[in-house]
Amino acid sequence: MAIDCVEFCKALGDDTRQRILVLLQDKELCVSDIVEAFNMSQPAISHHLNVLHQTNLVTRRKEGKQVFYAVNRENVIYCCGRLMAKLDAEEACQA
Amino acid sequence: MAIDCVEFCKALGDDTRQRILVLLQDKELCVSDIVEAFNMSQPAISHHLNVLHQTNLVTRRKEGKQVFYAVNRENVIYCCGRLMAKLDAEEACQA
DNA sequence: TTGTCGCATCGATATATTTAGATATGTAAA
DNA sequence: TTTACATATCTAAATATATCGATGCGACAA
Repeated sequence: MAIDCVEFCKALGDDTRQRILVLLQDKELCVSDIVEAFNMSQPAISHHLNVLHQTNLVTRRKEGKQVFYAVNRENVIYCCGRLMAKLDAEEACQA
Repeated sequence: MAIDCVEFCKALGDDTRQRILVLLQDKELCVSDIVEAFNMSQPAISHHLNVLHQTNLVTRRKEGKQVFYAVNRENVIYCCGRLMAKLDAEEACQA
């Protein structure tokens, strides 16, 4: 899996996207569920979901008319690890 | 120390800034040293150093005419930890 | 088929970011 | 003082990003 630490941070460098990831931490949600949680238009949410999906931070699953998103936990962990390695910050876990 | 995970990621969401941090990993450097390492104007580098300094990712030390920058390793580690905790990605260290 | 729902995409606008050139500021040397 | 140097700040332009309303498209129901 090709990881770009800059793209990873760019994807996380937005409050809405971080909040979406936190929201998806426990449970898979469809787009309209996520839209409800934000005071923002559906296209705006779709845009952010797209950014998260393109960086592999979320997975997408189609079911009927709905599309369910979930955190791609494995890749989030992997990217965090790569970033820490790049920044030479492995001790972060002990904090 | 007040940390904002979004600001942290924004600061890291730029290739030049990540490269500056990597460059400063081993040694403290003054602005002109950093400018030399990049194909970019001095004001542009100063801008990026300012972003890194405002997010506490680098320290600044004045010596005569020069200003030396160094990684604020402690805070980088702390921010990485906070980000991982927020993303529920503590296992990243084992990777 | 027609209509409706859920979501993505398009087009446009507002805002933010990056960058360079010009200039200001501060420091040290001549 | 005058000069040169190192860096920061200002201004403006180019580019990227976030956002909305409108529209398109696929899936299901009537």
